[in-house]
Amino acid sequence: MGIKERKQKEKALRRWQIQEAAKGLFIEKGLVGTTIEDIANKAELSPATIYQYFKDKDDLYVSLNFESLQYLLDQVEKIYENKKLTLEKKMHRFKDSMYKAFQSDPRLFKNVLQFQLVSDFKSLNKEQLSNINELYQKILSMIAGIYQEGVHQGEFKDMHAMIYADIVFGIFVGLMLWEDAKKRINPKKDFFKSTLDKAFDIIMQGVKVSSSE
Amino acid sequence: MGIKERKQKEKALRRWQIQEAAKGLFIEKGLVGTTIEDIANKAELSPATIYQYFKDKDDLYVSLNFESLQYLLDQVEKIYENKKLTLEKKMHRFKDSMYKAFQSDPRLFKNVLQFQLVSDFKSLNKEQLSNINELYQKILSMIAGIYQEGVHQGEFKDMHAMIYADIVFGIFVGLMLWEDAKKRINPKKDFFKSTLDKAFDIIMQGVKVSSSE
Amino acid sequence: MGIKERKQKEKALRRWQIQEAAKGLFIEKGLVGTTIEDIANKAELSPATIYQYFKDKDDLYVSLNFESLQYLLDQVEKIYENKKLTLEKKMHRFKDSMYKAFQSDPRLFKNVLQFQLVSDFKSLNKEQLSNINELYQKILSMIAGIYQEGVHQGEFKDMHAMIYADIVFGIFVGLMLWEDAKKRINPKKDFFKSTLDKAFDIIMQGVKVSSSE
Amino acid sequence: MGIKERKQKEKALRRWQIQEAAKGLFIEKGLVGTTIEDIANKAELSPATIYQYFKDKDDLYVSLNFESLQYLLDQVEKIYENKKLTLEKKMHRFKDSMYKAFQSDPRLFKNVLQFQLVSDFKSLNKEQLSNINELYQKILSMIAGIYQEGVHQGEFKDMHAMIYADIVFGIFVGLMLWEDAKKRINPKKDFFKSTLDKAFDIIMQGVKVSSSE
DNA sequence: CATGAATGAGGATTCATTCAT
DNA sequence: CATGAATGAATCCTCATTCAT
Repeated sequence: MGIKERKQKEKALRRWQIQEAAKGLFIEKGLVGTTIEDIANKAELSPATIYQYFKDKDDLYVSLNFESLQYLLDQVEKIYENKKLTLEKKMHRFKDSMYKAFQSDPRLFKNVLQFQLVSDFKSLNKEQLSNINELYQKILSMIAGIYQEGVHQGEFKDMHAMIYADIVFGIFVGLMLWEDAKKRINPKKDFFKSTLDKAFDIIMQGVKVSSSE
Repeated sequence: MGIKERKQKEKALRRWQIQEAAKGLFIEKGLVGTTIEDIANKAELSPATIYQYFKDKDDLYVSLNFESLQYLLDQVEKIYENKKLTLEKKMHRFKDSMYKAFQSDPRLFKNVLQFQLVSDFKSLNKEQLSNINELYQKILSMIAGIYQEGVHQGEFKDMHAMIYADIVFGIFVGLMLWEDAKKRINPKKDFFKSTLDKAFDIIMQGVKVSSSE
Repeated sequence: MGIKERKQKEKALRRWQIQEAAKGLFIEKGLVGTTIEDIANKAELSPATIYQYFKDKDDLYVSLNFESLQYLLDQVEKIYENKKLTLEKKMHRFKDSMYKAFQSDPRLFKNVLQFQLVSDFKSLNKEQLSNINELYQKILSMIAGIYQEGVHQGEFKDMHAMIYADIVFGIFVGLMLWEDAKKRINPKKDFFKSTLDKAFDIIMQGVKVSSSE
Repeated sequence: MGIKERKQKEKALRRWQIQEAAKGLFIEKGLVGTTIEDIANKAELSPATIYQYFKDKDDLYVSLNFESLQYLLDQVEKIYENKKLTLEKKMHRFKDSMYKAFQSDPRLFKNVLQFQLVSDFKSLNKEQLSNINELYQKILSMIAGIYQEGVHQGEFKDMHAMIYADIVFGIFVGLMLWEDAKKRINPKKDFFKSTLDKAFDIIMQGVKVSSSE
């Protein structure tokens, strides 16, 4: 079935090609600001073709989110299950993964914050929404899991792990978006990562059981 | 001129009436998702009337941002200049002001993050944009000022105050938006404020010079 | 009745003030391109006030035409009835009157040519239209009358006088508008009058019974 | 590629179909008085379709002017270069071409006179405007050229040829528009052409070097 | 009488989406 | 499968006009 396979691959390729084009445009101009024609132009296809790969614009949009998030989840899972890492190291890695994911698709976190996911869609596919939420839950659970373990081991202060996860997630997302926003105004680059790292240190300090205690 | 005055007031009232209607809709459905007709309906006016008070939709949108931000700035200024408060107390108050501002207009912080400010506008009034950015700068400066003083007094760890300000601002914004996002999915209320407070404690812990040191 | 009189005068003044403002704008931007607000601004009145002097925009527009045309007719009448002038002299004077009328209101001749009179009006007042047409008829009749007389006296070649009137009128109007159009492109001034005079000479040459014959 | 060609032709046809519909309406109701919907209805297309062939209403409008004018220019060029014709014959032919052009599109000459070209457009494409002016210049130059030659050959009286061209052009346009205007009021047809011819004779008489001289 | 304010009635565009080829 | 072409459905915005004060 060489031919069938190739066809399959070509089809997947096209799909990906569209997603890549769309991703950049959505980041730059938002869901509503990006037209199907824009995407088609960038992907060097005709608008009509896009509809062979995605039900409609929303579908395309969500697919991006979903796949980015899936990728992030995969990373976080690896970190979570890595037995060789200390808990603090894991948190470090987690932070870096978030950062990478953000770099590759800032839209991801904007959508996390539901700016568009809930409101801008004509008819958001309930199922897809719940799929996405599930992914978030998993990520949060893993952060919580790491923290919980830290508490057990006396490394981290006692606190409801789920709250900690929320805090960490919210903080990271906020910092990333805020730095991104500043970058747009004043596009000197990458004073960013250090800010995130600094913030991470502060949090770790605030969370770790101090050795003297 | 009692009559003139009353007219003035009525006009201001109408303006405010439109802004109130618009605020809710913008929060709920975003800039592009909200039509002038929606706003007019909610304000119980005709669409044409809105154009007597605001040049166009963008103008109305920005006016909201501007006025909310101005209000926040006023609050922060009062805190900043209050001689009776300890530095930590000031940070506390600042956090609470942010929270209140957020409650009255969550859109404010979404826009802070430039999601729409930059990309969704047809023709963003350069001047207004720079006015808004100026307000942010002022707020950040004041946070930095508080921190700086804390460093001088040996209360806070030494760190570039402006970085601290960024971290604090980004963290708060991120937490608020993230809690807000969760609330939409699962609308149990107000586990929120405690998360923010918790996070604040962690940061303070991470930032204060520990008494033992 | 001094008061009543003054009131009357003031009212006439206001009316004229509006017409003056409107004339300039109509010339510059056309009927549809000129807004009532434009006119009100220029006349330093409020839009609503204009409706106290004119039924609607069309009415104001037509009033201008009518009054300009009336003025032209008065001039032409004087020429026509002046016993002291030779026929050629009369034609000369007629040409000059047309030119003056054009200078004071180019719109007049554009409207003569029905560009807007017929088509752009929402609901052209039949009566007013016929009034205006009557004025044109009178002007044409007088031109024809002059020519007729010239034929009788053996000065002008024999030709249906009404056709001659049409020709003369059309020619003058055409020349004036064409020169005006060129002026807009290349606003060197007033090479115009000489062109009109030249053309007039040519026509006279073509029309006079040559002395040798 | 027979198919490609047919597509091409169909597309050109549609374009032409829109132009035809628009032409009639513009003539009848003017640029501003004609709505895209009017045009669409008459062309039996949807408004949106029109925007696939023309950038906007102005673009459509100008395209008509341009193409009519181009056609007229072609005719005039042929006359100008025809070696077999006497100069007077050439002027005759020129007059007839103008007449034909006018019959097929009276709007053409209204626009010549810049009534709308300058004032009614939202944002007139500078380039297109200058293209159109260039066409006029060419036509005028050719009339001037014919006259000049006539002067050289002693057939026409000495006069600045460019002034003559202006006069002739202005006269023709004026006559045509004036007759057209009268036709609208009193729609007996075609006393027109004879008026134009008569006028032409007068001018020729006024311009030719009389044999007796 | 003058006017500030409100609005109904339109009109130009845009764009996601469908469909025949 | 890819696409050129067509379009329905929106939406912003303008402006003549009215009316209460």
